[in-house]
Amino acid sequence: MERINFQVIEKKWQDKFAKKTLNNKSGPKFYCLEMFPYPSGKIHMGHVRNYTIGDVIARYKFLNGYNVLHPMGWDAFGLPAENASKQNNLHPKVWTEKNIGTMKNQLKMLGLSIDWDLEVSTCDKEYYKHQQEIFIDFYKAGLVSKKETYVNWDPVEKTVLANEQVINGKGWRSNADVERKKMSQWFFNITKFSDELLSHLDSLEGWPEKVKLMQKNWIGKSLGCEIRFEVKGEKENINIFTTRPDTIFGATFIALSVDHPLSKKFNNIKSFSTFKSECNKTGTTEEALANAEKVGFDSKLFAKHPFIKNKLIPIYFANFVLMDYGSGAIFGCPAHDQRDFDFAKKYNLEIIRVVSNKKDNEKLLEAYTGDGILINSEFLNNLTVEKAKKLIIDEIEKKKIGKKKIQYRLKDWGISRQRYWGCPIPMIYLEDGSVVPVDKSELPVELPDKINLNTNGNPLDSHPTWKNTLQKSTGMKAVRETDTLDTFVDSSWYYLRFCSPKHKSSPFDEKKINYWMPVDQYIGGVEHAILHLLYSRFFTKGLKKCNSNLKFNEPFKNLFTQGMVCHETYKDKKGNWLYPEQIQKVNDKKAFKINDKSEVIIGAPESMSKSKKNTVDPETMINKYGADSVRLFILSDSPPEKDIQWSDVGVASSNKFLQRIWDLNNSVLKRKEVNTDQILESKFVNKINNYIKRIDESVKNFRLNVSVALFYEVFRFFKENLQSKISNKVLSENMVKIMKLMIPFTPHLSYECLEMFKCKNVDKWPKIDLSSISEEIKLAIQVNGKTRDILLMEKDLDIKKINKLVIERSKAAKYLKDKNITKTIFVKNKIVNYII
RNA sequence: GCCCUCGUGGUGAAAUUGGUAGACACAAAGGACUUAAAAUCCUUGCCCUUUUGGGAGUGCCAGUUCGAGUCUGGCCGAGGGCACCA
Repeated sequence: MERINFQVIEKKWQDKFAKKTLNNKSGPKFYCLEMFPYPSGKIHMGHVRNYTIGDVIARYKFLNGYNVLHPMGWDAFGLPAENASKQNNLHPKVWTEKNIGTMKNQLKMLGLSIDWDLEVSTCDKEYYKHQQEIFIDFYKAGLVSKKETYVNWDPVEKTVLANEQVINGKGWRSNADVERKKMSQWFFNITKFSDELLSHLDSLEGWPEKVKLMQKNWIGKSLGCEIRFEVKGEKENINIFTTRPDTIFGATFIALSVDHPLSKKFNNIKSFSTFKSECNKTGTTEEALANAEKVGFDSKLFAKHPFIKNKLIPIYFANFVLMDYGSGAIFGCPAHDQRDFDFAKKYNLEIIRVVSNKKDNEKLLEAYTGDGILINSEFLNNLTVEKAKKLIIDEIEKKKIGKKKIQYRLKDWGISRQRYWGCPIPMIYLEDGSVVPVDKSELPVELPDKINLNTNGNPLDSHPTWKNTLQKSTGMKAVRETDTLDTFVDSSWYYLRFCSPKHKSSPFDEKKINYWMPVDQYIGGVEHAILHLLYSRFFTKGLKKCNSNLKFNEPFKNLFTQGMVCHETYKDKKGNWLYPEQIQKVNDKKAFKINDKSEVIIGAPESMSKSKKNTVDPETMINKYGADSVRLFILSDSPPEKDIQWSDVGVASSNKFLQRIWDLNNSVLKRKEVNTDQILESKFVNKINNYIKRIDESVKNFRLNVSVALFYEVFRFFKENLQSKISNKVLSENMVKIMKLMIPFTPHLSYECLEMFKCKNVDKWPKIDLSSISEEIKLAIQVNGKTRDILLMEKDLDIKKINKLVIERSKAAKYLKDKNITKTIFVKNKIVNYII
């Protein structure tokens, strides 16, 4: 048989795909979007999986008559470009554009149905110009503010670090101890939409429950109340937020953040400022916080208990109280909060039980946080926790010392970055001290081409002239904001730009986005479950606030999160990681190093990463096996939402399968006509249609690994019938149907085969046509619930006929002989169960 | 610590509403073809039995049911999210 020449075939069809879109003007719209990539250099297997899954959906919808939008672009701003630039002495722009060129070619090699006319790159000034417009609109709508906040500060590099760049409390590059530093930063006031971001999750029926739950936890709504405590001998009060107002009678101390307004009185006291700086030295990472001991500073001040006359409770400053949650103050109830308990033990504070756990006489060894009946709590006694909460809030409101309150964990989104390769924040600081947006007619605020990146801190700030400007309307001297926007801003609205990527006058054409939006299917990694998806949802809500003509509330109607691509790991005897191409496998457990034949230790499969050297280059694989084989393999074996293990043997076997399909197509074309048997033909057609139905359902439900398994089955079945008494016409017609089913998976081969069959209406999903002849079914025969035989029979037989068949033909008969059948359970076309 | 998800052969995994467990594939062993190899194809897969056949079996223990991978309760294990969050 002729070998399939995939290089030639794939090139031929890719040229055709380049000139074709998935537009079906008359059909309903379908916006299929995959998360766009960061142009880091080359595509990796994760991209291959993401974009192949997306391509299957886009092509499937197109074949089913939808008007499909399937764009692609580049998340092109970001720090790696600056780092690469310092290393290679290449301008970030040049480096980025080079990578885009490479990766675009690689994506084309995969045979994706991308409409490249819609391509968008976030570092393009035509893109970030509109982003600056949105920023100004948001600013005018009160969704932007500048405020002081704590950041991860690297004292050596003199820059802010993202949380991911802080490893064990140290800067990832400088290895210096990261400090918490207060800095003035620009923020998007995402918390203004806390409630909507939470409640609208319920409308996202097409999102994985897992992702919705993660967002819900992240937003972190908690119900409670605020209570005002008077401080003895001071004018200032302390406001405290609590979710456990029922435990107020167990309150034995108050703890404040070192940044609480009351701390001003202590700033001149040396021991306090030492304490405060110690607190700030603690990093903001989880590890640092978990390891940090709970320590306090006794203020020697006392607060008046709001419900117990003449009772005074001590006030401490404590390192575990955060200024940016609630009001930076808590009341401690040691008996019912573990952290308070630890603190009280350390400083010998009073512990009063107020919720009974039926072991009230035993010594308290840890805080009791469960439910129970209130004790030692005056008018709350004998109430449940829930009822006590209600009553105490009523009392607090009656006494006017506080009120019911909803608190969110969600914080505003800090968007300032002290970096060059990002979108400049379009704000200017005027001579007279005011801070105003750049006039819209002056946009874009462009990045300067010439830049020295080897500066301490922000390169734009060190630029000799860039930041000096004038306000257009007044001619007043001004200084530009030199921070750039977090790159998550770039990706928060790109899906809108794709609807009208060349629109000049505004970020998007209203008509276009109201037609295409929301995205019908969004596909990407679960690692974006919170940040990117939450930010995008915020942007949609923000834009809607600025422009009431927008007709959608949420950007992504259906979300699919695909799993990662994993690969075995290899190490030599010294423990150094090895690339797959450096080793030779003997069998599953044994391998050796190619250059010196030394032993190699095979490790567990882990997600592909450069540091573990367990990566496989997609382009190499495409060149070796062809894009269709790579696509087919990445969809086989594992369900798309789960991790998949890459294996070269696996892709090779996909390749062999495609070769068999190719051979089979050729065999059908060259087949000599035979005498036909009508019944056999009908059965054949029926079975093929049954497969079409199952494949259609599996694609619809994202069970693409099952689709692939069904392809194996249907081709095996087809091959078995190649010599049967079935006409060439019927065989050809059905082969065409199967090849159409495969278009979304292996577009090159499918279109090539369809062309060989001179198929018209290529881009039409086959109709399911279950012919009238009844199919044979398998019926399970059970006795007392145990399957004793399986009988092949006509469909839809009644129980009487089946009883007869069982006695005559089945192996179950011997179990029923001379037995009294007390009950018969019969499920049509499935099972019959005799109870004896 | 809190919340969520998942446990099926040597491996990745299938299994509409509870109704044939292990489809499909990888790996392995044996065999066919071949002078040989590659490629291709076939068979096998836990326990007992020479075979026919029978038994056990979806992490463990119980329960509901004619019937449980699927439903309920408890336990064990793995993965993920959140966390000085008041």
